[in-house]
Amino acid sequence: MNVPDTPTLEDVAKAAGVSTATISRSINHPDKVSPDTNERVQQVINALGYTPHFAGKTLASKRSRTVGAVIPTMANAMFASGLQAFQEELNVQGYTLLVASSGYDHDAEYEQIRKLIMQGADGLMLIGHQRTKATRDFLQARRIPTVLAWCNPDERDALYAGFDNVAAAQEITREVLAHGHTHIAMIAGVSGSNDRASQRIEGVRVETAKHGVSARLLSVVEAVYSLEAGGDAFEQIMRQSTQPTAIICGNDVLACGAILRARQLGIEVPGTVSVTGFDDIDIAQVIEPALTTVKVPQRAMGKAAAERLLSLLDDQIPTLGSINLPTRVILRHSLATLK
Amino acid sequence: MNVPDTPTLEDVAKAAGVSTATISRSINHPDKVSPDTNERVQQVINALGYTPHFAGKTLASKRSRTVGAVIPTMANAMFASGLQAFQEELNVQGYTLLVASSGYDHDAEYEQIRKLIMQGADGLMLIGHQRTKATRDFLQARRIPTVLAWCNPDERDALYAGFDNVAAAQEITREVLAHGHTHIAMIAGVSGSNDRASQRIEGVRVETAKHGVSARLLSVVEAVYSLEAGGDAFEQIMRQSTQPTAIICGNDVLACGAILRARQLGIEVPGTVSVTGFDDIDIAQVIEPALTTVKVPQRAMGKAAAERLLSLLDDQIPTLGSINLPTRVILRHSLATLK
DNA sequence: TAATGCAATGTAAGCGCTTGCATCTTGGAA
DNA sequence: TTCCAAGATGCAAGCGCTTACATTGCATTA
Repeated sequence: MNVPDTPTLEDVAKAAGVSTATISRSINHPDKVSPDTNERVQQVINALGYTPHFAGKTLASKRSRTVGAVIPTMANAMFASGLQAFQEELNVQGYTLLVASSGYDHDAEYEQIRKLIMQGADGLMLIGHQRTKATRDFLQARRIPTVLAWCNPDERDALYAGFDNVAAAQEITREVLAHGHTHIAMIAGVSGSNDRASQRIEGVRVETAKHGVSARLLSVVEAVYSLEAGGDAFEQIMRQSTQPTAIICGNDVLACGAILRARQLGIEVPGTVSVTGFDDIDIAQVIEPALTTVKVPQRAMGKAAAERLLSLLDDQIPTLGSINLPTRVILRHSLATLK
Repeated sequence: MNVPDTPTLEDVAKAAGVSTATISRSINHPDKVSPDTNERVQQVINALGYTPHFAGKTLASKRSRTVGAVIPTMANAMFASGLQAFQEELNVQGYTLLVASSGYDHDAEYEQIRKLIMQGADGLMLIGHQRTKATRDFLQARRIPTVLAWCNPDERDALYAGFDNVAAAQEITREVLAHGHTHIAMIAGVSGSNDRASQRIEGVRVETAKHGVSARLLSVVEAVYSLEAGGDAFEQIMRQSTQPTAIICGNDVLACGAILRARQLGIEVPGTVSVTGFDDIDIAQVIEPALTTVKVPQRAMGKAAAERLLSLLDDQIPTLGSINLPTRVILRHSLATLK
């Protein structure tokens, strides 16, 4: 009773000598309230340290000004700066971001999505386009405004801000081929539950095939995104009877794991075998030799995704369409020219 | 009107032929409802795809089963796995995590905290113990259950799950001294708004001073946590008239930045100058030479923080006290013995 | 001067849920 | 058979806020 309870709208109203409606308006639509009232309300709010109660607000307005994002993992830097940019853009517009992670598990993703929606998220940002039917049905039945990132799905109705994983993988493959490599292997992410991983595999496949009989994709080994797993995959590849002169990796962490293991095994990179990465996170410049990799426009993608989602939320019909951001091969030292 | 609107408790009640109270009880206190009713309710819920409305629930129960975390940055892996562990533990207990980042800005932190609280967070996890008076007052006035991590404040009343940054810095310094280095420099995080950074500086100071006149801490250069800034700091240090034989860095990213720059400058690490890091994130094993650094028990800390916060939330009086987790120096190759 | 319009504010009905209390069953115990 | 306790359920009052609609008080216009 006597505890300095958190003040409510009513407390403010009483203290300011007006109705709660006026306070609410003063906060949300100041132009609908006379200047002096506005000022008085401001003072009382400050004096009382009033903060609007989110649940009440959400319940009454049916809008939470909150958006959710479900990313596969927080554990590496892969999504970090994209997410950061996404959040920054949202903040500018007065939206709040809720982040959850799925661990590359589609069922977990569904759970997280439901949680976010039930938390009142007005919209969602999701990574990739592959998900369970239950998830798709849920999203559709509830008509949840959604933007996809890190991908460029071909579904007509999906709104996305991403890049073409297949094309990007083709591009780096082209680069590898141009360096004279014909015996190629790939260390990919686990393609089963990760469309980016499988598209990158496809890109490598397509491009090597295009090159004609001279080039061969010897093997594709899948591994979870860790240094350890990348190293194991590397070892597995190097134990095969026909060894590649270049290994294309679906991710920088995998590539670094491979290079690290090569070092332990006394195999020279890129002397004996070249290695390329994907993503261009910090680790790519740190590794020795520095990684030739594909730069993913993380920040631009995060920003673009936010802009699109917000336009969807505000205008119902998005004024901004889907966008494919350009990727770029960054040449460093882990890819050698084959003599 | 005809739109398949998201179903409410009332819809479920109607369909199941009972009152909303029963549904609510069936969901939250199944033991208070007869088994057959429970089952019928379950079926209806599944059939309708009902999800409880979070705002309504929060408003009515005054508990959101949500906790917030404000971390300085998402941009590097420093907090990632600790946060992940924190979230996992929360999920087990049916809590949801909301994450926000402050960019190492105390005012931004205050804003984010307010947002989280207004979002209905029942409790908070915060990094470090240094914050503005406004923040402290807010937290105290609202009596917000809070657990601190990555630090071990000496305030009597603060609940924390962290480690002793000073002691950890002393330990790595001792290691450096034991390797025969007497001319030492430090590249630290920006200490102004980051208590972990300043405590690590203090640890290095204290330990070198302890060593007597033979050892000297030549300089401490502060830098934001990026490869670039670490490199710049390195250059600045190496330009000074008296050069150190070892540089202790307050963070792995800084250390890697230094090593990278050394490479560009043709300075040998650890031949000419040794470099140590702090945190032991992925990048530390990837860099060549692999980084001698301080392992921070991220996952254990995240889990411990969650346990403590939850006990605080459930029992009012925490059954679990603050805890100091042990850190450990990991010897790799970036620290050489001085002949 | 009376009618009119508009700006400022108040009134009160919910938003979807929880929960204290009241009501109704039902299976013993007396 | 009667009575009571305990279990199962319903009723209805909010939780803190927004907003459609009603009201009030002026300034404006003919």
